Parts: sequence; structure tokens; C-alpha cells
Amino acid sequence: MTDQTMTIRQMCEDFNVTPRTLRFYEAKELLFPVREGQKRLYGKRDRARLKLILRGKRFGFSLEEIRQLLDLYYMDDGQETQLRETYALAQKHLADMESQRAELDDAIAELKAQMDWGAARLAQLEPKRAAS
Amino acid sequence: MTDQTMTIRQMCEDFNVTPRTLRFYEAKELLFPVREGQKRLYGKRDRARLKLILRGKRFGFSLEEIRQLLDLYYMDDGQETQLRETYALAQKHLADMESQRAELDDAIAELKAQMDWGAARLAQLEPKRAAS
DNA sequence: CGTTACGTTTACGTTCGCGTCAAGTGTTAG
DNA sequence: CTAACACTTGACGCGAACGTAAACGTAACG
Repeated sequence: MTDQTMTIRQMCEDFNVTPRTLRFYEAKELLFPVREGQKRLYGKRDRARLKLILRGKRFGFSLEEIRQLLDLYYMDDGQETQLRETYALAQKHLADMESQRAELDDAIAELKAQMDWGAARLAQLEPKRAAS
Repeated sequence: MTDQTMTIRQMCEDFNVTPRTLRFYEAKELLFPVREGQKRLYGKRDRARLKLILRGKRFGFSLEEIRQLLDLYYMDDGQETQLRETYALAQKHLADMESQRAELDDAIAELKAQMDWGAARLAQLEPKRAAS
């Protein structure tokens, strides 16, 4: 574990996932840990990617969608065509995320309204400490 | 299809789902269409519930979680204990959704930054119309 | 009266995202 | 040397959320 690399265990603890999950992501070509002998070593790049993977999952993206998006974050060279495609893909995802944000705001507002209504009913059901 | 009820087909078209999906939700006790003979008839209540179901799905909630949450939106009577439990559950979901919103904002900001960087590289790669 | 259209139930199949053994390969501690 | 431990690669299993095919009901249309 020279440099800033870490073993699979450390990764699991840091990100609260299982080894199975990390190997699964590797099989799906989402992560590319270096091999030292037979062991996997995860570097800074892998940690950044994993962070994005887990975030993407929270937003309901599939691992395959995430895999394609990850390319956007790691294009140092990249041909122009590739760059354009990835850029277009990112635009779609951005639009998706923003509409998702709008929906989420609506849902939050509705849920709050419902909860206010529920709170009112609870207060009405229990007027014990009304004279405090 | 008297009153304001609709058949399974109309529901499918309105909400862009398959009949299989609606029957599946019914089997999971998320929807309760009335029966006219052997056919299902979906009313206003079912449409409202389906809307909430699909919304919940977009935010990564499982059907089982959604089923429990739906009770909050349809409690006309409800015992106090039940009401309290549902209220507590709703609080957790609200917290979850708000943290999700925060994450989403971050992700959107990051993605935008990446896209700006990508746009700059694209402009640099193609300075054809530089003298316009 | 046939067939076309829409509905039904039953039941097995599929994809995703891992969990869970099973069995093998180093590497270190005693 | 051996036992323990960490890591590895299969391979099968599993729950969620449907898809899909088979077989049947029934109502209307020509």
C-alpha cells in the first residue's frame, strides 16, 4: 500500500460497501484497481469514481448509465467525437437531474402539507397539554 | 366506465405503464380498483395513488416503502397509534428526500462544472469560426 | 355464427444488483 | 512447518419489478 493506494477492506470501510460490491463494479468496468501481485489496490482515481457511482445510484441511475457518465469525468485526452458524444450524454443527464430536482421539490412540498394536516389531527386528538 | 372511472387501458396510456404493472401493483396492495363484473375500474383515488407510486419510484423508494407511505395520504379516520407511526415514517422519508435534494444540488453543480470544462476543450479543439 | 378486440388468471422467464458459499492462493505469526 | 488470515475467482442464489406466453371469458360487429 505504497503511495496513496488502499486495500479492498479500507475501501469498504470508507464507503460502507462490501468487497463483493467492489469486485462487481470492477467486473462491470466501473472501477479499475491496480494489481499488486494478486491483490487489488485502489488509488485516488478509484475513490473518486466510486463516490460518483454511489451518488449516481442514489439518483436512480443504472450501473450501465453511470459507467458511461464516468467517462466524462475522466477524459484527459479523448478524441473529439468521443468528447462530443459524452458531452451530449451529460446534457441529457443534467436535464434529467434538473427535472428530478423539480419533482423532488414538489414532492417535498406535498409531503410537508400532508404532515401539517396530520400534525393538526394529532393535536386535535390529544389536547392534554393545552393549558401549559 | 360510468362516473369518473376508467379502464386499465386508459390508465396505461395516461401514466405510460403496462397492464401487467397495474395488476402487479394491485397484487402488492398498492392499488384497489373496483370490479365491474370481472373487469377492473380505476377511479380518482387510484389515479392519485398511482401518481404517488410513480413519483416514489423515481426517488428510489421500493414499492413496499411506497405502500406504507400511501397510508399517510389516505387517512380519513385512522387510529391515533397508526397515525403517529405513519407520521414518524413520513418524517424519515422527508429527511431522506431533503438530504437527497442537497446531494442532487451538489451533483448538478459538479456536472455543470465538468461540462463547462468540456465545452472549453471543445471550443479549443475547433477554432474554425474564431473570426466570425 | 365466427372472429376480432379487450379483458382475465396462472405461471414461468428475465434483468439488475448484489449475497453467499466453495475452493484455491499467497503472506505473515507463532 | 503450520495455522490463521486476507484476498482471490467462480458459481449459484435471491428479491424486486416487471415481461411474456398460454389459455380462457365475453361482448360487439358484420
